[in-house]
Amino acid sequence: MPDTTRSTDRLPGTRYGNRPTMKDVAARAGVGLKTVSRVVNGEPGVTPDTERRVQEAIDALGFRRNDSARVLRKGRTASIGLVLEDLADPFYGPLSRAVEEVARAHGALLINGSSAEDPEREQELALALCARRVDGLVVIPAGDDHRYLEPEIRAGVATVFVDRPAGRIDADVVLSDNFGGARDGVAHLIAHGHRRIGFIGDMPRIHTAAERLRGYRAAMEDAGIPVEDAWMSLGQTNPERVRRAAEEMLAGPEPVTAIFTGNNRVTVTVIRVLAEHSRRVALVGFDDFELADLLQPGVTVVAQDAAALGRTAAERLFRQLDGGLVAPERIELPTRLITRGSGELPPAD
Amino acid sequence: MPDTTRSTDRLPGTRYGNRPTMKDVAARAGVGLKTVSRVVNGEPGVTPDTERRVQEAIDALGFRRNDSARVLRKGRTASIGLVLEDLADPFYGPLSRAVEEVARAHGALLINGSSAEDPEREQELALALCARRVDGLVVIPAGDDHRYLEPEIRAGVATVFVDRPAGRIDADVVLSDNFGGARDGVAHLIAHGHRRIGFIGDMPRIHTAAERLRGYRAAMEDAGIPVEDAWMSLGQTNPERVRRAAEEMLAGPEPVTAIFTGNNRVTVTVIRVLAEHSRRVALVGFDDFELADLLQPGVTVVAQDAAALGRTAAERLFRQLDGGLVAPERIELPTRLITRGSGELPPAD
DNA sequence: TAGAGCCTGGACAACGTTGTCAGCTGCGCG
DNA sequence: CGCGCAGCTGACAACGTTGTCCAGGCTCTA
Repeated sequence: MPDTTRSTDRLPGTRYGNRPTMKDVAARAGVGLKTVSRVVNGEPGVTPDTERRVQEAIDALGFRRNDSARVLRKGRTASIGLVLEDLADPFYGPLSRAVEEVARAHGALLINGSSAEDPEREQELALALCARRVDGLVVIPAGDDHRYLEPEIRAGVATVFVDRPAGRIDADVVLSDNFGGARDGVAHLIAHGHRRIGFIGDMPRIHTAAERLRGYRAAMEDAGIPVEDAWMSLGQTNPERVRRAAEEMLAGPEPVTAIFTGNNRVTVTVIRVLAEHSRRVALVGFDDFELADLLQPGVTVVAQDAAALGRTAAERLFRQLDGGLVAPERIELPTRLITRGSGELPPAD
Repeated sequence: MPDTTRSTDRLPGTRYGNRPTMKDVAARAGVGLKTVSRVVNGEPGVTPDTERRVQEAIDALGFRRNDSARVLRKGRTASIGLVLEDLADPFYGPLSRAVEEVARAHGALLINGSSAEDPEREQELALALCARRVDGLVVIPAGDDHRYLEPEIRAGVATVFVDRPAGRIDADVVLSDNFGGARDGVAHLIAHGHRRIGFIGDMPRIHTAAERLRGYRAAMEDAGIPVEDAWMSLGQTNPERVRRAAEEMLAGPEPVTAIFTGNNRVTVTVIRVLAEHSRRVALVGFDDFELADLLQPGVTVVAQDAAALGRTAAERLFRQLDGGLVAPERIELPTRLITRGSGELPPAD
């Protein structure tokens, strides 16, 4: 079999494609195995001269400690797992980054995976991470039954859920105030004179979607406005569906004069639909997004702080690992209404 | 010391906080260690009855295989590392996701980290990943000297660079056609009658920035337009600096009539500046971004395909791992000019 | 100068898994 | 009835590291 690896000088004491071990380093430096370990880990009790010899051998061989073996021995991996829905979604980028920063501050690496909103894949991923013995797990749930994590939690895997609560187990969870945020957003529209307000959101089996819907209903009820079925669209949020839903609400003899959208994907689609209409329709969206201020009009949104969600969750996770926590807790972060124009348009009937 | 772990029934044969091992499972099922291993790995040669007993013990104990030990034994981790600049940057989300999908298709997990454009942090991260014995590494370089990876590559870590070439080592690299894309974008502006065209880009020590600048110069030269220094801004791309640069280009007796921006962060800032000006200035930006079509006017861009970059790199990486590759290669992916209005505005002198 | 104590270094086991190999059982066939 | 074979099963070593513990040599003091 031809050797396809890039050829350089073959290293003494090591077979090709195999890495040098501490044993090799020890042999080359003429010291014992444990002495190498001490140097590599910066432990005390090695004379400068010995240390230098060991260091030279390390450099010469290109030795790098094998963390797998280390983990096996020490029990902790200094890595945490993040299971999220889709890394490509602009909402999760900052969240993931925030988790990473906290992990880094604790000397840990981040392993992450996308569940693609598929409960089975979520489970598969989470358990794969557990098999790798991550110290902790941050999960953005796709499914609604997380009992599969019970043995892991019992075995000491710190676990925090983010964005949506865990299903059927008692665990830490960090959420946005979806209900309050939606209620405020809809109340904002009502305050600007709207009564026929549409709501386009995700399937109510998703916790955040259900909460935002509840906020919409609460605001309407507070204002004494009976909600008509035709004003609500709850389901898949692919562009075609959302587009149809928006167009239906805007058609007919009594069209809605404002729309509240349940997440940023929906918001963007609705903006596209509204851009095609001549009549001015007010809009408030849940989730902020880049360039919302540059559109005409600027888009009023209920913003949640993705980075804060991630940071809070990760910090809580490391507090679990430090042994400082007892009972699982539910932490709710406030949302912020950002007015930019689209939510302040008056009703145009 | 109080036990702060959530309390459930203590498992027989395992200490609290310690996980059951195959040995524990074997003891409980009344079989040998190796038999458990066989069941866990789906190896043949186990009677259905034995398998059932083992499976029951596994479920009862909540056993999960320790992949660290497995890796130690087998040599491969089935995980790859991704070092990028910033996970929160919308350009890297899709790229990362694409790498993840390919990894998933090969049964591997993705570990990633952000270098924050800091060469030292890039190295620290990459080497930490190597210590964990990732099978391969996808690197978006922050630094320009990657000789520190030589021992790793020699030891068999598959390595692919993305978006920017590796520094001082010979390795696979997947790039966008930054030069060609920029040249086409600027030529597009020239074709619409512009001659005084500004260029705002990143520091030329960044490869992509240098290439795009080269594209700008080439297009200008092709058209026989001498470039004036006042038309170019090459440096940090924080909003304040970019804003100042744009405003300087637009002031004076002979202002630029069009601007070519070197990346999407710059583009967005320039859009904000232009929105404050009454005079219509043409704009073409490198990198596409969401909602570019909804602005007034729509923003003409040179789009690169982040997902394709990630996918191509990851596939190349796994081909290395499968042993099918010999010489490092440089792969360049085409860019695409997307016209939306801003790049087709005529000069307004 | 001898003894005590400290400092350095190394031998060895253990972490949890998998590969090797040998033993055991039961069955079929001569 | 005995032998061979196949199919299961388990004992054992090894992967590369770290923790424990002990040995040997040095220094310091009485």
